[in-house]
Amino acid sequence: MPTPHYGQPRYRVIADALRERIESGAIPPGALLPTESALIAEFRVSRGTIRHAIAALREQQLVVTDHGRGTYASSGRPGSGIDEDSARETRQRQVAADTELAALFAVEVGTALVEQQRVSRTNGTVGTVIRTYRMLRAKQ
Amino acid sequence: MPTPHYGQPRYRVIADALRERIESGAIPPGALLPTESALIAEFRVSRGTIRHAIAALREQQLVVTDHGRGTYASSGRPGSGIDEDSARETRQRQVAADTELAALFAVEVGTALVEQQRVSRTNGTVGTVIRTYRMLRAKQ
DNA sequence: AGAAATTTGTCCGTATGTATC
DNA sequence: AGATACATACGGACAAATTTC
Repeated sequence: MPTPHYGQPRYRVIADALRERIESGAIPPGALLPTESALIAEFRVSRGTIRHAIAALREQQLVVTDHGRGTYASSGRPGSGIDEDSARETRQRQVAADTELAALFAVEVGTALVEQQRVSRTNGTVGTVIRTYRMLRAKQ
Repeated sequence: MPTPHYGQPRYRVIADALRERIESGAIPPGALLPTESALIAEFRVSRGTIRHAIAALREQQLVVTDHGRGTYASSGRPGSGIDEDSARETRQRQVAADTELAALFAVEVGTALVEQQRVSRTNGTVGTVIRTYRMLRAKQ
């Protein structure tokens, strides 16, 4: 099979499926995810794609992987039981330029800019929020 | 060639080398990193290893990658004051938390946060504006 | 204690798709 | 349209940590 990644790439589809199992409780916190081999068989993709999907979950700190052991669903927090719906780690949206951004980019106030927001947590608590602003890509 | 990854894996060695260039100012904020092809030639490793290294930097939010364009250095960090022109573009101030920031940091709306703003220019024109928010007391 | 099996980690090479220049 | 550059996906091979026998 060639590699036409129409729509969503497969690793992301797989990552979403696994995230769904974790968030629905099908794979409770602390439990092992299926092994890479099992996921390869289930989704019929190569190992690299499975590892890519798991890496994406790891980036979102939804799982933890131990060499030689396996990948565990992240253990929420012992005792707390309920976890707020955690904000997305990264998000992208369009915002209107405030006066300062407008001055920097040399555009009118209110011009649409792309804002990318990244949240980094340390031990579950938010450490920093980074917002990056760019111009919309205009053809050059 | 087998794959003896004695000591540090190569992708991490490469990631460290690139991080060093960024933090030293050799690759200033906003500048493009060498292309994957160039890095392949320089370090004499496969493309996958280069991409692994860059993915590690991306995880640390030290770089940002644009499809078809390249990978940009995102933000150096203080300590190596080589970029004087970009230093003037850096500003720090206190701001009141908006509703979203307040939710992320789990504080009251209006709580004072530290906002650090960095402006990256490419050929004189503003490329990106990065605003980083932190709690006041938190050390990082 | 030791060997084998299991499981994740690293690395390579190739091919093709998609976005940008 | 062509060249360049990053993205996705496959397959194979060997290394390292853990568990099992």
